[in-house]
Amino acid sequence: MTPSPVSDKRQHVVETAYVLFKRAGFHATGIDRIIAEADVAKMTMYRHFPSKDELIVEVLDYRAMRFDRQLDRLAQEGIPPEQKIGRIFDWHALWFRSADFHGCLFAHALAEFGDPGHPVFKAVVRQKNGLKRRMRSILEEMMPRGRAESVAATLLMLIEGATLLAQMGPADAAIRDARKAAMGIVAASRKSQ
Amino acid sequence: MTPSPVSDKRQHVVETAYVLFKRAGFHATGIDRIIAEADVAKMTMYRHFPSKDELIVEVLDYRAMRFDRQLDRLAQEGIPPEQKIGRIFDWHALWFRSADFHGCLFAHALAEFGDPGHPVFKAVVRQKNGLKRRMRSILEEMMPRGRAESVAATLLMLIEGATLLAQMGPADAAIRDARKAAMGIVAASRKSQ
DNA sequence: GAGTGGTGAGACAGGTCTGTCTCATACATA
DNA sequence: TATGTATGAGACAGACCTGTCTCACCACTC
Repeated sequence: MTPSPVSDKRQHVVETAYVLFKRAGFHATGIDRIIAEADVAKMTMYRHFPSKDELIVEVLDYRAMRFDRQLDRLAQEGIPPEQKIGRIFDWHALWFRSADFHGCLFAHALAEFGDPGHPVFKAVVRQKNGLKRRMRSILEEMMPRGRAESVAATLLMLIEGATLLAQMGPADAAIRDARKAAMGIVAASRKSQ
Repeated sequence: MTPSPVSDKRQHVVETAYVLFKRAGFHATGIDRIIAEADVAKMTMYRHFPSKDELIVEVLDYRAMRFDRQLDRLAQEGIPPEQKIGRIFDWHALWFRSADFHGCLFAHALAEFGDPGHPVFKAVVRQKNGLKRRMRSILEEMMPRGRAESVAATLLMLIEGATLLAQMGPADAAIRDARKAAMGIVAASRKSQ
């Protein structure tokens, strides 16, 4: 019986690394800590990931993919666009309340890898642009493309700002204010179209 | 002749560390790099700062103080509150366009020091709360206190989000959208009062 | 000339980091 | 039994980290 090709251990390392990176940051989390927590040999890790940086990119892409799938399902639901946007804010409210919420891993990655040429930086840009693009698609159901682009960027800012504030203080107030502002902007943009 | 008490060297270390932390992050910037760039002896640095963490706090507090002074001057100007808020966004637009803009140092510090009990975390919370409080004061000139608190939080989110987006992509579009949204929210809150 | 006090230069300790390497083990298949 | 593959365990190299310590230097004073 094959213990499932290879991907078992590989995926386990990715998920363990995710938890550790989220809690302590990227530079502060050593390879030794990751393999100890994942309970794999160091060589097992390095056989799957040529370097720590590539592991970080893998972790980010993995999380981005999970969120993307949620957004894909949302896009196909038969509800009005306002409600779809509201749903995204609801998800964030839930996330902020979760047991070990430590802010946005992508924002943290940007803080530690500020070089635009670095693969980690590029992975962050991919994720944020992806979220913005999906929000824009939703908004295009109710306003022209140019307007939708601008509103999507504003909503993304509110989300990012709320995530940062939620990490520092009362998360409930943060997401409530952000949601209210977002809904106001969306409503105003629909009317003025 | 005393070469000016001691504080000359001390301040020089703080400013050098600021530039390096901003570019490469906190964990990735070593003490050796700081003293080499500042051209001081290692003992000179450790005589002024008992540890790297305390140097980081000092750097953050120094930047917070500079921004606070700007806000103090703004508060005393005889212009309408909307214009004061607009001025804060103008400052950010300038900042985003500056030569070595690398995002918000405080947000980056939060990413690397996520423990709420850590002195660096506390320094970040101080700065962000300070900015929010000052914006609330401005807004209280034109709306009730409770409303002002909520609007100030929303403006802070827009600013933080715009700063993050500006680090990733076109900074001009980011601050323009944020400013437009902020002014809309302020205007709506004044009317509905 | 002898002493004093502040400073720089850099060795050093003890730890941690990433990444490589060897060897043993377990298991499936031929 | 023989072989191939994925893994585990851990030593190891070489670099880097923070923080301490010694020593040389230099200006000034007595």
